[in-house]
Amino acid sequence: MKRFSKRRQLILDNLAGRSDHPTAEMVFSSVRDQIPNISLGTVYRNLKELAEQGTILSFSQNGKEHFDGNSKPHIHICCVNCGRIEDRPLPDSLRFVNEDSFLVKNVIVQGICSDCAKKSEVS
Amino acid sequence: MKRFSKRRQLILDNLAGRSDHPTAEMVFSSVRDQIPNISLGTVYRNLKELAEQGTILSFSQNGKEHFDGNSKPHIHICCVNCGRIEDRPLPDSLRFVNEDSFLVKNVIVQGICSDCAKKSEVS
DNA sequence: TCCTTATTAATAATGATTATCATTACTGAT
DNA sequence: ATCAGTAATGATAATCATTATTAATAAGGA
Repeated sequence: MKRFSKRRQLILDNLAGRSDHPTAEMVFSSVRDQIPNISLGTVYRNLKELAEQGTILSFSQNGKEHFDGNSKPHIHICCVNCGRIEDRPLPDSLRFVNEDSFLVKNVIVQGICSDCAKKSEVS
Repeated sequence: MKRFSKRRQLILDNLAGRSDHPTAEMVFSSVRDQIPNISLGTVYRNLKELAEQGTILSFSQNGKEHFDGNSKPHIHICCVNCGRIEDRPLPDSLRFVNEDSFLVKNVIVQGICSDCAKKSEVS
């Protein structure tokens, strides 16, 4: 029978309490403050399980998996230059997926943020 | 000075001539038919370079980087269950990014395709 | 308490990607 | 055409993130 262990709860709480989109390593170093002997493998295992059951969202960016405690489908805006990730609401316009009967779980928009665009302008 | 080598051209042509969204390994095994002694590292290096300069698109799915010879911003629908990836046009509605002055390069929509949804229905 | 089984820590193993480096192949000038 | 400089390559080692293994521990239920 599935148990809800102390560490799984801690990991879930940690995700819920932050607005960035941490990697497993980031969650690990954070929960370590509360349970110093927690293992990195435990963090990976639980994050994977939580993502598979839909309790949290996950997506990979820059070769690393990022996690989001907010499992409600929404948009992740990711700057491929500076790596910044921000949330945006899911617009109705993405109902196009209904035509495909495609059940949307998560949307990732890759591009260049305004700050990086400014910096790369030729002067 | 930047050169446009025979292998880079071959890799680019290979991408242009296929509608799937191959990984580096897939491109490698394909271009090998034409240049048998081409190295996997060469494929990785060129794909990375082409993606960085915006000639092709790239996004990671299931822990692997996928490439798309069509660099025009569009949507990639990815079923997280079966791994199928399909193209869709980018709707005007994604102009929301203009409010952020965010320059969209690529959009990835993760979810469950209709086939997988049917299969997982409890009967 | 005892038994069964989920969970864990520690660590080894895997798999994808990147770096290294000696060699090869362009390109432009002499 | 020869030469010098340098980009690109093949082969392979190294790296990094993630997953698997395994023996030990902990949590429920009988």
